[in-house]
Amino acid sequence: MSPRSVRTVAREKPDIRTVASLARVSIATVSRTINGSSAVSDKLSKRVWQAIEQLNYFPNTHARSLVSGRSRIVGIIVEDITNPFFPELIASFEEFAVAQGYEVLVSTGKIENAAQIERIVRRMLERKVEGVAVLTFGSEESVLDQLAMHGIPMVLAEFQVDNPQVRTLAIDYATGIREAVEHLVALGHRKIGYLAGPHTLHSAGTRLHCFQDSTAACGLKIGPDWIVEADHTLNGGVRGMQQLLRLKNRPTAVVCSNDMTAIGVLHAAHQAKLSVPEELSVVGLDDIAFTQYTLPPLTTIGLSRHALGRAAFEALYQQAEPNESSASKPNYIVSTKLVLRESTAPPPAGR
Amino acid sequence: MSPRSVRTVAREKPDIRTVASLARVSIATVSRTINGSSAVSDKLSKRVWQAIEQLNYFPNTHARSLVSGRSRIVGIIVEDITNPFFPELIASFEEFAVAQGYEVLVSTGKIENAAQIERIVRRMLERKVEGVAVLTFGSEESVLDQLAMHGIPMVLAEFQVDNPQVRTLAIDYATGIREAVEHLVALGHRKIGYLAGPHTLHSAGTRLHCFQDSTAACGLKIGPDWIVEADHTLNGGVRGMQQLLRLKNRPTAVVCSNDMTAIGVLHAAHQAKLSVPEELSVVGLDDIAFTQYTLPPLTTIGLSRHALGRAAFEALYQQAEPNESSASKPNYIVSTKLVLRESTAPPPAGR
DNA sequence: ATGAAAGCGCTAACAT
DNA sequence: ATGTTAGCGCTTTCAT
Repeated sequence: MSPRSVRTVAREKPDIRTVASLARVSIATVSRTINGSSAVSDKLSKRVWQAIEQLNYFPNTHARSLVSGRSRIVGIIVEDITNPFFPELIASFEEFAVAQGYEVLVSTGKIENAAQIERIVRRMLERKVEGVAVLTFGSEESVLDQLAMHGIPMVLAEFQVDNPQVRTLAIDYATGIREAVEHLVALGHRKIGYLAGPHTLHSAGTRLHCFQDSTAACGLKIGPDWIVEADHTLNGGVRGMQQLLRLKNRPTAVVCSNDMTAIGVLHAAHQAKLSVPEELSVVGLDDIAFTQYTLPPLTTIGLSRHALGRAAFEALYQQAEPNESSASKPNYIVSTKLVLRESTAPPPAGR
Repeated sequence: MSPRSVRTVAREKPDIRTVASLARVSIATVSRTINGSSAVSDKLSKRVWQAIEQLNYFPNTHARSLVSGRSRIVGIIVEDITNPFFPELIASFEEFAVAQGYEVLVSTGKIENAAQIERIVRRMLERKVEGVAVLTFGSEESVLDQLAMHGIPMVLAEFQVDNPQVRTLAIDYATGIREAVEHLVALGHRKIGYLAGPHTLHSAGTRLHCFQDSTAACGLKIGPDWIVEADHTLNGGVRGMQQLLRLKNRPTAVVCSNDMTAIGVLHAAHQAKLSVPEELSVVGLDDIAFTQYTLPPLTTIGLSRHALGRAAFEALYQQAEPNESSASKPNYIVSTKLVLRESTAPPPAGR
């Protein structure tokens, strides 16, 4: 009653030997044709591919990984998949990884205590990832340290690390933020507030500095009260705006460290019966899909998740495939640019 | 200059043999202790665990999979990770999978042509997943067929398939939708519209039927014009509402097949200078995070992604681990319930 | 209860 | 250019 006794041989799951015997070659030749590792004559190669087709064969990745030491798996760590910024990023990363025959391991929980860090690192190590994109935009340095200790190549956003195994993805926030500030100034705004991200985030720091540089370059004086730290959440944006609203001399426009914050601002303005953009201009950052549908649609600084995901995978790929030409260590740059929608307008006249 | 000549043996990556010799047992005993497969004496077991700790050893999953035929990987297929419904679902699925020592493969692209289906199935097969959750809420029957052909256990939402390898997750839409309709009726609405999902989606069909049953049960007459098919996107909701707006005798309340559609309705109402909820009541379905922050916050029918993700993994787990008690085939049920927020109110008086 | 040994399906070093 | 063969690190008979 064994399967063999009932089914035809052809229905058994084919293995490299099945292919070899059907193509009348050795298993080594099959392996070589599949991997293109060393020249195989056209004649044999054709026979092998034919046999592969006919049998619907594909290699066992576990066997492959075991012997070659290469898993063809890359990891991506994000902190909160619920934040609409990340799904698009993951989708793009996955798209490019799969296109190159890689599989991706997604880790998405909060990273708070040692046990969680340990679990994430362990997952990556167990499955023998060939590289990890750490796109938390935070400062999970212990994750980095542990992964580095095990010699795993990594790619980070916006955080220079002095380690040849760590690639950095540079995001050119400066351009987009400058465009936003200049846009506001051109509209007539002189008093521009800023709702920052948490100071624990490197990227939030960079964004803030860009804002300060841009306003300074425009000759604007930004009172310290006008810069308040929020936390990149909607509620944080609401609270931050409420704080700004309490000021006697308050800004006529607000730039936010991310879109969620800006949507919170919209919300707070609505509660306070302040109409946007007539009485208050708002600019977000990231250009998440939702900003098109807020009321009013949000003017925001766009950062392409697609480009970022691609750059992240490519940086890893380049380290994993040493034969790929460039032995250099390029600094991948992702650009940003202002996306005009309807949340910005000239400041109220009577001020 | 080999690593061996420089580093101590202890720094080499430990092997099952390393553990065995440190614990002074055979590799078989190490394997047995780790897997709890067969009784190992306390004395040896303790020595083995000690060695494992000391060496920081963990098994090579690829070697394990190769020999055992078990990958401890499960797949999850969703159609659009950009739809905020799915990230939470994935996060929950992942959470439970990782807790049981499983890894998860996420496939997230659009599923449109044969080539894409082929690629998804191939990915799952190559990595030897032990089960796949197909949570597209669509009708990707070819994916199902192909996976079934290869004997992969599956779990689906809302789509009865006559195959013992396919588990179905029942979602009790009826309760939540009935609550929503009754809520609207209690508020005084008699004319209730419905913005359906695409007819190609099984779940959309179920949702629509529940709406029709509920309104009928309340003795309401729903004109055929009041039910329009949208597509579960924001823009679809906008267009659907615009269509309703053109009616001479139009509904005073609209129930939507999902939250995205409902947010589109909010948008269309705003454009038409119709205030919600004073002039129009709106109810969504899903309770995605964003509904708390729309203007006004959306009353919606909540469907727990956490419960759904958990049920999906559990259904798979149960099939993968035959030793786990229940040999039965339970129908996992995920409940729904009305979440009251601010988009519903009594209909305008003067109608 | 424990150990020895035979592979799992493949790649890569070594022959030819 | 092609074939032979030795493992990769583990689980699992089969002995004992």
